[in-house]
Amino acid sequence: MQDKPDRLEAARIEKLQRIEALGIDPWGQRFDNHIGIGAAREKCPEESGVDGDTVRVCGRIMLQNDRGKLKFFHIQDWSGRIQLWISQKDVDEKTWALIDCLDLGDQVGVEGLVKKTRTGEISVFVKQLCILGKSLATPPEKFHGAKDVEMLLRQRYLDLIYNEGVLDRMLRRTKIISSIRNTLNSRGFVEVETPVLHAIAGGAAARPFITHHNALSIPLYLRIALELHLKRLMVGGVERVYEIGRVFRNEGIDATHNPEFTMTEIYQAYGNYETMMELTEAIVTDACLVANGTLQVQWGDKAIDFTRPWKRARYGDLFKEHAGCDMRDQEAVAAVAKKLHIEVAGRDPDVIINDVFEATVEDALIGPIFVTDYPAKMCPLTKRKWGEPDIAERFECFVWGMELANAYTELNDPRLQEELFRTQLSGLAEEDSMAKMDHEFVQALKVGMPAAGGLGIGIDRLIMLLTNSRSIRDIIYFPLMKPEHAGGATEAEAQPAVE
RNA sequence: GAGUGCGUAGCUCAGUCGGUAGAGCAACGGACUUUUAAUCCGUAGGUCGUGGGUUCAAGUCCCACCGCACUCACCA
Repeated sequence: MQDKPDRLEAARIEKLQRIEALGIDPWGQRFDNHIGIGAAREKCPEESGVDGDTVRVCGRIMLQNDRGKLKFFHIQDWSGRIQLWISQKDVDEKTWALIDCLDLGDQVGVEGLVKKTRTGEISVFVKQLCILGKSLATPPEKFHGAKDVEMLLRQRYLDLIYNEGVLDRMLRRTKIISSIRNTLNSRGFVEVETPVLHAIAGGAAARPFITHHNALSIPLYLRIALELHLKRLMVGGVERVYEIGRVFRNEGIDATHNPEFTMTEIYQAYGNYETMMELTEAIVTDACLVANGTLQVQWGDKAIDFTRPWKRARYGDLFKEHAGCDMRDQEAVAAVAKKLHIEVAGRDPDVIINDVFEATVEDALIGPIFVTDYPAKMCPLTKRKWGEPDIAERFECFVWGMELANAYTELNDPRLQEELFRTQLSGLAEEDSMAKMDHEFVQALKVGMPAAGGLGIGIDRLIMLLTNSRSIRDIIYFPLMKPEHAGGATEAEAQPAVE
């Protein structure tokens, strides 16, 4: 059902009909042999009034300035903006009539000489013009633009059109992701796709989204991690494997969390977590150079230097430095925890250590820094250090308190894996635990997975760091928004009765 | 989930102590062949987020709800 057109839309529909009456398709036809506006600008002679090349360009009308028999338009494509100079004496009668029907926001294609006006503005002196798409919606105010955050997120296309830098930032996102692929592909990794719908949402500690398969009549979960399927592929002999894909976590939304986000997980047979440190440095520095051309970048009012090698520090040493006690000294840790108002009673010592670490250490990590060798009980998918069963061969990489990467020497002992899946730490809710029994995964490990290193990188956070974006919403085209009006799937549809 | 703030024309925003809803841009009609957010003359355009309440009178005060933002909580 269409809404009743408002008065502004009605005016545009009236022009649309006038264009049709001229025998012209207001929605446009193909427009061949055009060049980008950025490229057209480069063809303009330095000196005003000197003819340059004939160019064909197309784009959206952003500004118009009607001087009667002379009209100026500014059009924009994704490479830039250029002024059109349209004199009645330069175009035929039908074109002039068409030009009278143009509105801000319409798409046009033009051909003409590129040269500077008397005032030095690079312009296309139009000889031919055609319409390539009518716009029925009134654009935002020409000077102040569109500012309403809610409108810009719900109608991201307006943000992309009218706010400078938004499209450029999103295109840098694409470049960063292709850089990651290039780095991995050049090292012999293969990209795969694994299921999004999981019978058991494992591989991370997060609450899943629940859905339902009608024909099978079973509940399914949207994946919260890529880990367990990629490791099955390691068992199958896919020695260097990665996936870049969407994962879903049913948690709160804020400047660094969107319910669906992109991550990559990478596994390398016969490597370990130190192999993954080198790989992390390579992926991030390659991407940083592609996005910024330098390894020194701004992060708000702070600076980040990604020059290799990055610092490394053991978890236990950082704990001692910032929390002020040895993490193996349970009484001392409990005392520090109490001071920080962290619950102690009935909770596993490693859970308390983890809370104290997050409260005292993480925000102090400027980075980039690899924090290594975690308390083992928090890491049910990680290999223990040989001869040190309380320490897991894991690192997390931090930059300005933000977790950028997480990697393990992968646990490939099926019997230990099965035991760890069974072990729920006291003080940790089941949904907050990584330990979820997955017999099929344990069966895969029994077949034999090679010793291996595995690495996970939150792509959105990496892009935030590399594009100096303080909000995850700035680098996701369509972040989740609550529907403005009731609609979409009903609760009954979303969670059908399961017998 | 809690607290604070915001929601007025298509857009950007005013709206005083509760007293007839305003401006600029955009639109429509007119003038204009070197404008740069052109300028000038004229016209039209409103469910003040939604629903209640108080009041002679509500954009304004009160209550509930919806959406957004920020802070906090949650977020291996």
